[in-house]
Amino acid sequence: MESFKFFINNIYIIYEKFMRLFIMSEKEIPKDYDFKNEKKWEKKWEEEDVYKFIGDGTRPRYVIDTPPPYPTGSIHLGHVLNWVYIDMNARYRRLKGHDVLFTQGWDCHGLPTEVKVEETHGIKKNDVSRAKFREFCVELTTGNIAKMKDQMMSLGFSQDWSREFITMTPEYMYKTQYSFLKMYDEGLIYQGIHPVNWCPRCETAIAFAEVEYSDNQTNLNYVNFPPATEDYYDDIASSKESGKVADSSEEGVLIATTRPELMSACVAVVVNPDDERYGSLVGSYVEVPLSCQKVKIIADEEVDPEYGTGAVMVCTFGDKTDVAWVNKHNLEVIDAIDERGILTQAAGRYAGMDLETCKKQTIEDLEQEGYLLKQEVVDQNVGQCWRCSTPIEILVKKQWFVAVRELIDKTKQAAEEMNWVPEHMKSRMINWADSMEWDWCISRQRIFATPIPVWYCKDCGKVMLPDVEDLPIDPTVDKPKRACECGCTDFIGEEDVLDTWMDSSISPLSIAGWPNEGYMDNFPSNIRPQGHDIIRTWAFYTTLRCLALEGEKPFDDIVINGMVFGEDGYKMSKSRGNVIAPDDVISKYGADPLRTWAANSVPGSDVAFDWKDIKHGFKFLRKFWNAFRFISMQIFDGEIKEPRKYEPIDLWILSLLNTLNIKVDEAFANYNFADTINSIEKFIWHDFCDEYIEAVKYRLYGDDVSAESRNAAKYTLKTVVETSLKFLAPITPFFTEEIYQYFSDESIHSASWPEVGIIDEKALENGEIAIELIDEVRRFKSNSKIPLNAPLAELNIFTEDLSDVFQEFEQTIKGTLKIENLAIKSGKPEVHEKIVEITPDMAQIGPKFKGDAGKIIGYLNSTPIEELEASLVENGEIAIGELTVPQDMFNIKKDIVGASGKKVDILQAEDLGIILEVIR
RNA sequence: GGUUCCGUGGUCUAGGGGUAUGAUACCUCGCUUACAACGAGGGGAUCACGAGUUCAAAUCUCGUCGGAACCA
Repeated sequence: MESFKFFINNIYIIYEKFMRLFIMSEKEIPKDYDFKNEKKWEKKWEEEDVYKFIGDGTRPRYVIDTPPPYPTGSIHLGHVLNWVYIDMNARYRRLKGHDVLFTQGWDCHGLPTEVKVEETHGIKKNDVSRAKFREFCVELTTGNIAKMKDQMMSLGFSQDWSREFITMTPEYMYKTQYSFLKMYDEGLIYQGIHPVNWCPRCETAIAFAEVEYSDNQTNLNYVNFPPATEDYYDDIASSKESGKVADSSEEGVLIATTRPELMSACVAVVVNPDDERYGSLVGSYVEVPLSCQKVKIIADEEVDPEYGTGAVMVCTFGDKTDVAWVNKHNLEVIDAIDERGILTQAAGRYAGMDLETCKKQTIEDLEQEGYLLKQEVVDQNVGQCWRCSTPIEILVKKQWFVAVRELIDKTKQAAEEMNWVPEHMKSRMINWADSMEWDWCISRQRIFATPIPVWYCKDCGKVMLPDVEDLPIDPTVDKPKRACECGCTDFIGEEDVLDTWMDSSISPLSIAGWPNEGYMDNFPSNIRPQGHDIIRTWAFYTTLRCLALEGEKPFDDIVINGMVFGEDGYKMSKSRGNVIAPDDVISKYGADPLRTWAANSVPGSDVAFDWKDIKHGFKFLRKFWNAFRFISMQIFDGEIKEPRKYEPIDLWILSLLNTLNIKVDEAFANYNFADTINSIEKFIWHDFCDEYIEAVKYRLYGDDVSAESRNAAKYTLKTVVETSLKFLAPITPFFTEEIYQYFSDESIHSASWPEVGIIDEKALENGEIAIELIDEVRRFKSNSKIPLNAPLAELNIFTEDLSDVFQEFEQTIKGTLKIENLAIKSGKPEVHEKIVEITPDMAQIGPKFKGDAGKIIGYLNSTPIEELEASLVENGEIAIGELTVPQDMFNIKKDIVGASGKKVDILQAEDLGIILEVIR
C-alpha cells in the first residue's frame, strides 16, 4: 500500500513536472529566430488593414508619389533599394502619427511587352487586329503585375493596395487622355515634324539607346560650291529651271563632306564665325553642285575650323549636328531619303537609287563636271542599327509634341522650390532643362499604349477632339459625335499612341484622385522617391506636366536613390551577368537582412551589393534575438513594476536609449538612413548586449541583491528592448513584429513612436567612465587567462578626480567583475611612472606658435626623452630657445615601473587617468 | 563629346583644415548560467597623383590620371 502511494505520488510529481515544462514551452522563445515566419506577419498585416489610408483629415497626411514600375514580372535590387527607402519612410511616418498615403502603380505601356507578346504568340503585331494584340499585352501585363505584387509583399512593403493604379486600365487612360485634351486646349500640345533615328532596313524608328557606334574609314570629299548669282533662283528652287547654272570652276566655297549623296538636301553652308578665311563670305550665297539650289553661308561656333576646309554643308539630315543647325537657324527641310533608304524625287536625277549607288554616282558626276577637287581618307564614327548593323539615317516624321520650351522657366523655378536629397541632384534637372533644344515628342508608332485621342477630317484634314465625358476613346475604333466644320462626317482615327511618360508623368495627380474634386487635399505629394537615372525623364516630365495641368509643383521633397552595383563593381544588368535576384536573398536570409542592406546607404549614392552585408544584417538580428531570448527568461516570469529608484547603470542605458531616440528620429526625418540602422545597431549590439546585460547579470540571479534592484534591472531590460524595437520597426518590419508580439497583441506597425524619456547627462558621462573601467579589468582577465566569471580578491582604484563616480557605480563594478574587496583611493600605488613618449598636441601648438610649430616638433624628435622628462618634472614645461611650451600641450604616455612588496598587477587606464591595482 | 558624382587599410566605408571612423577579411587567445554564426586582443592606410594656399591639407584651390551614372 505504501509503495502504491509512493508510486502515485511519483506519478503526480512527474505529471506536475511535465505540465510545468509544457506550460513553459508554450511561453518559451525558440532558440533561433525563424525568418520563415515572415509570411505569417504579411498575412496578419493584410487582414488587419494596417496600411489603410484614412484620408479624413483627423491626422496629418503624408502622401508618397510612389514610382509606378514597368511590369517586367520580377523586381530587382534597384527596386528594393528604392522601395525600402519609401517603405521605411512610410512606416516611420505612421509611427509618428501621420495618415500615410502609400499606394502602388504600374506603368504598363511599352515596347518590351509588345516584343514579348510577339515572341510568345509567334506573331508580328500586324498579324492580328489591334484589339487582339492589345488583349495579349494586357494578359501578359496582368500576370506580371501579380508576380511583382507578391514579391513586394514578401519584402514587407506597406502599400495600401486598395488604391493601386494601373495605367492600362480605362480609368487611368481617361486621366492620360484628359491631360492630353487639357494641354492641347492650352496650346501646349501641337503636331509637327521631327527628326527620328531610322533604320532603313528594319523600316522603323529606333531610340538613341538602340544606336550602336562603330569606327571605320571613309572619303572626305572636297567639293567646290560656286558663287550663286541672285537672279538665277526663285527662293531655293534649282536654277536649272531658268537654265542658268553657275560655273563649276568659279571659286566659291570649298566644302568638305563625307556624304555627297545628300547634296540635294543641302540647305546651307556653315563656317566658324572666327574663321578669317570666310569672314567676308558669311551672308552671301553659293550654289550646290548638281542639284543647283542656292544656299546661304551662315556662321556657327560649332564648326571646327581645323576639320576639312572649315566649311560644312547642312542637309536633311546627315547627322545630329545638322538637326541642331536646322533648328537653330530655322533652315528648310528637304526629304531626300524615304523610309527604305531610297532617294526621293527631291534628289532629282538620283531619285530611285539606294544610298550607296547614289554616293558613287554623285562622286563620279562631281568629278566629271569639275566640282571635286580632292579626296582624302578620314576616320568616321557611324551610328548603326543594333539589330542589323545597317547605318542609321535621320528622317523627319509628323509627330505630336509637348511644347516643353515654353515651360522651361517655370520648371526650373519649381525645381528650385523642391527639397532635393541630396542637394546636388537638383543641378541635374536644372542643367537638363537648360539644354532642352527639341520639344518632347509624345507620339509613338506602336499599339500597346494610351491612344492619342484625335481624329482627322477626311476632307479638310482638320483635327477633331472627343468630348471629355466620352473619354477614354480609341480613335481607331470610336467615331466622333459631330461632323467636321467643313461638313464632312468621315474621319480617320489617329493610329499613333502616346509615349508612356505621358501616363506616368501624372502620377502625383492620379494618386491624389485627380481630376476629381478634393484631389487638392492630397496634392502636391510630400515626397517623390526615385532613382537618379530618371531625373531627366520622370522628375522632369512630372514637374512639367503638373505645372502645365494645375500650375503647381508635384511634390515638396524629392529623395534620390543611387544605382545598385553588383559584386563586380558595375551597375547590375542582365547583359553583364552580375544580377542577384531579391528572391535568392530572401530564401537564404529573409527579407529583413535585405532591407538592412538597403537601409545602410545614403540617398544619391550608388550601392554595391555584397553578400557579406546581408550576412551582417542577419547576424545583427540574431544577436538581438538572443538578447531578447535571454531577458525573456527574466521579464516574463512575474510582475515587473516601474521602479521608484534606478541604479546608476540603469540610468546610463536609459539615457543612451533616449538619446538614440532623438538621433534616429532626426535621421529618419532627414533621410539619413545609414545613420538610423548604424546607430541602432551600435546601441543594441555594443552598449546594450556587450555592456549593460553583462553589468546586470549579477542583479538577475545573485543572492544578495535587493528585490528593488532586481526589479529595476528587469524593468530597464524590458524598456530598452520594447522601445528600441520601434526604432527598428521601419527597417525590419517582420523581425520587430515577431518580438513585439510577446509584448502586445497589437501590431508594432500600429504603435506610436516612443516618447523621449529621461536623459541624464551626468549618468551618461559617469556610466561611460564606469564602463571603461569594467572593460579594462575584463581585458585584464582575458589577457591573464582568468575566466571572466572568476572572482578577484581585491581591486584598488587610484584616482585623483573620479572617486565620486566609482563610488556611485561601486555595486555595478563589484558585481559585474566579481570583486570581493573594492577600494577607491587617491594618490598612487607604491610604484613610479616613467615617461616613454611625448608627442606634440598640434591642435593646441599649431594655433599658438604658428610658424614656430615646426621648431617644437624638431626639438621633440631630436632630444633624448630623459632630458624632456627632467624638464617637465622640474618646470612643468619645456623651453626651446625663446619658446616655452607648457606640459598640457603635449600628449604624454607613461609606463608604470617597479611595484611594492605585494604581488599585484598594475593596470593603467590612460583615458581615465587612473591606475588599477589588482590582487587575484 | 556634355552634365553630375566619386577615388581613404586586402575589400567596403565615416569624416571633410590639427595624421583617420567603423565594418569585413586575416592572425592570437578564450565555451563567460542569451549568442563560438559569440567575446577579447592584434597587425594592416605616406586618404589616386602633381602643384598651390597655410604654421598645418585626406580635407580648400587648380591641374593630371582613373572609375561610375545619366544624356547626346
